[in-house]
Amino acid sequence: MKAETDCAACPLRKFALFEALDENDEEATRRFKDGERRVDPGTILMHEGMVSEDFYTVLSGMGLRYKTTPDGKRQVINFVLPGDFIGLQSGLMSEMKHSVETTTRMHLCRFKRSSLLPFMRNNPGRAFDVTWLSAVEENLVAEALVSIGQQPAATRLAWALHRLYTRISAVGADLGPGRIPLPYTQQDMADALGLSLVHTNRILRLLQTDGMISWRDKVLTVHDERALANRAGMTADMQETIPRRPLI
Amino acid sequence: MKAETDCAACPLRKFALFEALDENDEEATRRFKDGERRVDPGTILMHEGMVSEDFYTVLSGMGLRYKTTPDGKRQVINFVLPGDFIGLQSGLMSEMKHSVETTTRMHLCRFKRSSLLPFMRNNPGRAFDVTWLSAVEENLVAEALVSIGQQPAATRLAWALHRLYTRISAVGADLGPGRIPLPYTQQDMADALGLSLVHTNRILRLLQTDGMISWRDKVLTVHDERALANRAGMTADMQETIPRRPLI
DNA sequence: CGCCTTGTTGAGCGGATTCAACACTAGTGG
DNA sequence: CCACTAGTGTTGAATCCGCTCAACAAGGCG
Repeated sequence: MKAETDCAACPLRKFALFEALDENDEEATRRFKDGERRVDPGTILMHEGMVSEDFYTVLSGMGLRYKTTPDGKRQVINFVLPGDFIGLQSGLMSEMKHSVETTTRMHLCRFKRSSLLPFMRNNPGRAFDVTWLSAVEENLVAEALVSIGQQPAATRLAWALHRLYTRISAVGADLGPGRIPLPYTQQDMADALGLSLVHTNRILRLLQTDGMISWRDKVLTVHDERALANRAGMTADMQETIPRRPLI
Repeated sequence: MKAETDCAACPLRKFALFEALDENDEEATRRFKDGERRVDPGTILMHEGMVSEDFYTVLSGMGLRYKTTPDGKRQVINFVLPGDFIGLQSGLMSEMKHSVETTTRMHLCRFKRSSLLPFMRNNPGRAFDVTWLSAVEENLVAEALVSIGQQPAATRLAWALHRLYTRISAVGADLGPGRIPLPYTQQDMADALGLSLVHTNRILRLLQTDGMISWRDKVLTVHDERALANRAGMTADMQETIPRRPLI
């Protein structure tokens, strides 16, 4: 029933964000692919401490990557967007060190854990790309660390929204000028920023009354990107386009 | 004058922390190696925004990996210890996204940026290991994010000290029961934990008067590891030994 | 219709910050 | 040789940002 997507016609490949792929690598990736999977919102794709037999590339949909503490708190590590490679840890280390949960319906490209090593062994270029992705991801987490560690609440929130705006825009899910889907709750944002829900709400309200943004019904509208970037403590040279990265 | 270290006699290899290496991989790594380098404390090995022609594995010595914000603040991303692979970003992405600075004299194993791709291409097993290291590093940063985002100051500090204690112990630099070198300043710790210097000092003092630790003259003594782990909000199952990881 | 999730707002508290001053050490140059 | 400076560690006082507690509105769903 559900048609499998051919890699050659991969809906993500068309975005300028992703590096081009030569025929050999594309063919190898096609063989690496084990199938597809479609899941509902709220599905836990990976669970902290568990071993996952599969890992995925997100074709469409969004989610969250998070860790939990013994006392029940949750820290969102990053937002999961189309093109993201998730579950790499279970292929490398013994178990997942974080959980991954969807917040929308999600369409995934599935790979087998056991075939990662052969895949990387037989396709050095792709192995290089996997490492690259891993390094990109590490940098994203490090940037979040800087934001949370050094900035006050308003700056953090503006920064997070601005980054989501550019990241989501880059994978084409724009709904018109300055409008992007943002299928998260204020609690999700709070857990990502290390803030309480109440305070997140207040700051959010503040940014809205300032006219920079509005966020209703899971749609974020950025009315003044420059102002938002300023509020986020970004200098002009930081507002470049996101560098290209590989897609597995 | 300065004798080069043979990979076969690599001073790090003996630690249980690191995975064993077969002869082929060891030989390949030896050819990958471009030389060694010794630097003084306070040397900036990599600079945020710059392209580094080399990258390194730390043979001995310690340092810091950090990012700076436009308003002059600094966030320490991680502490650099022996066995760490530093500068991978410059080999993968266009430029370094963080700086690396030494806090002691450091002895480094040097690799050329241009030979990373061939190295990974010709040695799939080692390519896999590089990715593994990158994933381990990402997880360390993510754990710091959880700590900073969700825990109060005392818990953060206890957690950071406990982790440094186990990490540093694992690379053999112990100075007796519960004693390890900790060549950082309180300002370094503050920047790592997202706390002010003053508050870091107070909490530190608190942990010392509680008798858990003492930290003087760049030497940390952990008097009661269990108590420290408790203070860090760790449950019993989290206090396992650090999993093995590869060494490049 | 009642329940649950999500968003919103007020009030008061407290943890962490900033500002400030001072002790100690090592290094430097007159 | 010693005054001088810079870096590091220590402590007090006052302020404030963000938290907790609390209550309520609105929508979705069984």
